Amino acid sequence: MLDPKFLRNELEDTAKRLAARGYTLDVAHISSLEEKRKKLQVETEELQASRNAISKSIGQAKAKGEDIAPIMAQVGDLGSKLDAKKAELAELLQQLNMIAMSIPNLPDDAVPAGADENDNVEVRRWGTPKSFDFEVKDHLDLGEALDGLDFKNAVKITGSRFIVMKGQIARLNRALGQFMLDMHTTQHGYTEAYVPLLVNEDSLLGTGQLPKFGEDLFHTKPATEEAQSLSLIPTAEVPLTNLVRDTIIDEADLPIKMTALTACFRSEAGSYGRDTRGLIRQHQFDKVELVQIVHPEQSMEALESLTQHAENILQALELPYRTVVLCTGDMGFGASKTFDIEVWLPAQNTYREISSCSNMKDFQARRMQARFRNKADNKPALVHTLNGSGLAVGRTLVAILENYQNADGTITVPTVLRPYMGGLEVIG
RNA sequence: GGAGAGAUGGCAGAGUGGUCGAAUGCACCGGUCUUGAAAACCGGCACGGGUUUGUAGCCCGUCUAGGGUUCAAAUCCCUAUCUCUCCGCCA
Repeated sequence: MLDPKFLRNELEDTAKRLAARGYTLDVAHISSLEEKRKKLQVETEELQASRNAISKSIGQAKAKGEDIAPIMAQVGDLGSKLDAKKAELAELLQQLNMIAMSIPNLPDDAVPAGADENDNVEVRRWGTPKSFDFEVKDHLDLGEALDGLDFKNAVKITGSRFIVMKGQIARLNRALGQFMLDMHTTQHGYTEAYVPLLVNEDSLLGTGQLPKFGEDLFHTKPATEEAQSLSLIPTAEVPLTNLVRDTIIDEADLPIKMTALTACFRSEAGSYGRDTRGLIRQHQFDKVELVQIVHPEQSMEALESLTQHAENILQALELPYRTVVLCTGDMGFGASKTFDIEVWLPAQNTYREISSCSNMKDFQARRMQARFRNKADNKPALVHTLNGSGLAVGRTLVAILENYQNADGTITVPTVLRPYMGGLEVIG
């Protein structure tokens, strides 16, 4: 959520900055609601003030043993007038809040302007794509031939866009998650967390999945009418970031760096034609998530280091990649600046997204009321939050199958993963 | 699943329906003392919002959340959520 002051005092300027990311702010509508709000709120508070004054004088008169009948007469229909104003104001505030919660974050000034992914800017490249002296296969053919990827049974058990993994491929998937977690906890200073995969509505509002993107999630159907519906997490960013919701953190405890390996669930609504084959776009996949809660002055540096942490995994796995900075038009809802890391996939002869690292600044913190006590004035101030994939395990598996394939269809196990595979050097 | 108890400021913890936004302690901030620190002593210290040029003043709201009773609710009533204790069941 943006600072409400932006909508009150800097509406035009805010609209201009949002236009850069392709979002049109309804300035006329908001300013007319704001005007009404201001008037109504003042009126309501004035009524409350006079009611409070009368009630207080009743108390004082009673304490002195005076007759309160004349004061009671003053009360009149104050109560019903007040109730009406209050209801009207509450409805207006609800409307304004809904609008505020649906406005995306402002892009950072350093973010390149652009309309879509074609305007993203490559910032660096690492590694050289290997040249193969045989015809490369894609990860589906490789995985199915090794009896490691079983799409048919996944469809039978659940439906499309789910996977059953077996044997050494299943083990490789597990090894990848373990390896990533170990690297982030032992070398990058993150604390491992085990978190719920089902979260409540407040958490989803906090990180920005709600109110706008409910259709991207899987929701549980509550057993009773009154019970609240829980939703499956689309990323561990949700539970990890919400750890600091409604808390005031000691400044000395910043930065907080958390990581978790979880399954992630996405309904992929509206992407029916895309990446239908293979593991690239699944309803369920494993991901190691990195989250940092930092002092506002440090968030841009933190974004650089968090992105580097994700890149370090690819370097350790010796997978070629490139890093791009997303343009204003391609960024996610809550992000002010995002780096995407794209891994080389030989079968597609292109780089594909494997990690997305974002600085959300105070956008989530304001929704979550996540604050720290500022040493400077001893007052609570909003923290900045960052998150990134470190990495998406399923897509890393794809990258390994394709980049480490041999002419005979076997897969060489990357050196750093061998300890996690019982010393196995080749899957075949 | 059954029975009971509870939820108050950063934390702990008082609070007869009427100057209660809330005692007290800890933590924190400033000061005195000290070569420095500690201790002791003095002072300050909840959060959000409105109005405003204003981090000044004034006003409003907030004692888990949402309803209700009342001129007036932390305090009374209802509902939800969560926590704790006991019983049952269970990986």
